[in-house]
Amino acid sequence: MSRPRSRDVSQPWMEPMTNANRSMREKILETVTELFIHKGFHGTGVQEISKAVNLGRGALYYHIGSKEQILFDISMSLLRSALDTTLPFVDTDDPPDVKLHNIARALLRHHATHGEGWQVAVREARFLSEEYQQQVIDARREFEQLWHRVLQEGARAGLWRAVDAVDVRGVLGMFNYTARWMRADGPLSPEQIADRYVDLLLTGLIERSERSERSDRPDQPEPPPE
Amino acid sequence: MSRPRSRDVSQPWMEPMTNANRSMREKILETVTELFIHKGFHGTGVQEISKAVNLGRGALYYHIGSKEQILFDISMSLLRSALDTTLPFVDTDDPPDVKLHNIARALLRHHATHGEGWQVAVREARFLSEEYQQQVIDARREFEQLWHRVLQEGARAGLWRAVDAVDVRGVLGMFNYTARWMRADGPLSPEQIADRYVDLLLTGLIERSERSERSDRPDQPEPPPE
DNA sequence: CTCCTTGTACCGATCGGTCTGTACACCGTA
DNA sequence: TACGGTGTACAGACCGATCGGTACAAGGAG
Repeated sequence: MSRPRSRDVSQPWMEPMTNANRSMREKILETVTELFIHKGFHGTGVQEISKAVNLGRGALYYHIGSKEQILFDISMSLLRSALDTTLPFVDTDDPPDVKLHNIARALLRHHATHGEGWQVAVREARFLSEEYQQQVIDARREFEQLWHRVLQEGARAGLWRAVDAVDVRGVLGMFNYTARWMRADGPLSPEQIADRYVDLLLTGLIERSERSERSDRPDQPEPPPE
Repeated sequence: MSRPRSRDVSQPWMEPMTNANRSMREKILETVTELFIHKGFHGTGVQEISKAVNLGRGALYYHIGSKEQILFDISMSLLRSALDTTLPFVDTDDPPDVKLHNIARALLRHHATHGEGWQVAVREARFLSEEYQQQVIDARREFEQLWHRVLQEGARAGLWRAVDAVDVRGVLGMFNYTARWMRADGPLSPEQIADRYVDLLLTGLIERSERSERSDRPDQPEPPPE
C-alpha cells in the first residue's frame, strides 16, 4: 500500500512476450485481430473479446492492460515484422531493380500471411491515444521510407527516372490495396502479383518492343464484400 | 394506428432529399461525415451527433431514421456522385487514352472535394447491415467497372497491352490512396496528380526516349497522422 | 384546430475497467 | 511428512457512464 497508484509492475502484459505467457498473449492478439477486422475497434466489446478467448473479463485484464493496448500491440508487431522482413533486402549490394523486386515480393508475402493485421493497423490505429498513435505513424513512415530509398537509388543509378513523394505514394497505394483483395487461395501467388506490379510500374502499360501474352478476362476472384 | 409496426411513412428521412428538408439533412450528413472520419461509426455516439448539429436526440431522430442510415446515405450519395461525375467521360467517342485522363482527373477532383466521404464509404461501410452493405458494394463495383472498361477499350484499340482485374485493382489502389494524403491546399492540383499517375501507369518509370526534368525531393507534405 | 418540429425523460443493454476472492502449484523450513 | 507463505491465473460482481432508440408532451406557425 506504499505506492500511490497503478498495478504491480511485473504483469505478463508488460513483458516483451518471451516466456510461457506467450501462448496466451499471442492467442489474444490473433483472436482480437480477427474481431477488429470485422467489427472494428470500437465495435468490439471487451466482453466479446473475453468470450472469444474463453476467459472471464477479470482474467482477460490480467493479461492485457487495456483494450487500447491490444490494438497498439497488434499494430506495432505487424509493422515491426514488416520492417524486419523488408530491411534485409534493402541493406545489400544488389542493384536497385533487384531490391525493388525483392521488397515488393516481401511485402506481398507479408500481406498474404498478415493481411488482417495490416488492415487493422491502417484502419484502426487512428483510435489510439496520442502517444501510441505517434509510434504507429512513425513505424509506418519508416517502412515507407524504405520504399522511397529503393526507388531513389534506382533513379540515381540511372535505371529509371527521378521519383518524388507523389510517386512513392502511388506505388504504395497500389501494393497496399492488395491487402483488401488478395487471398491465400487465389490463382496468383503473392510473388507473381508483386512481379506484375513492379513490371507495370517500371515499364507501364504501353508496350515497348515485343508483345506480351495476357488474357483479357479477370483471373482473380472479385474482392470479397466489406 | 392501422399498421402493425414502423413509424409514419412520410418522414423527412425517407424522402429522396429534394425539398426544404434538404438543408437539415445535408447539414447532418456533412457533419456526421466529419465525425465518422475521426471517431469511426461505432466510435461516434448519437448523443455526439445531436450535439454537433445543435439538436436534441429526439429531434435528430425526427430527421434521420437511424444512425446506420446516416452511414448508408453518406456512402451511397458519395458513390452515386462519383459515378455521376465519371460516366459522362466514359460514354463518349473520345479515344480511350483521353477517357482515361478524363476519368482520372474526375476521380481526383472528386477526392479533393469529397475525400472525407470516400474514406467513410470505404472504411465504415462494413458496419452496415446485410442489405445496405450489398448496395454499397454494388455501387463500388459499378464504379470500378467503369475503369475496367476504359482500360480494356484502350487495350482493344491497341493503345496499350491487355489488362485484367489485377491491373485494374492496382490502378485503383494507386488513385484511391490519394484520399488519404491529398489536400486541397497542396502544391499539386488534383488534375496534376491525375496526369502524373496516368503517365506513370502508361509509360512506367523507365524512360523511353528523352529525359524528364523532375526534382528528387518530395514536393508534397507528408500525409497527416491517422 | 392541425401540422411540423423540438426537447426531455426514459428504456434496457452494454460500455471499458476495477475489485475482491479463490483455486492451485510451488516454495523453503522443520 | 506437514507447514505456512507466495505468486499465478482466473471468475464474477460491480462501477458510473454511455449506448441506440422510443414515447410523449409542448412549442410554434398556418
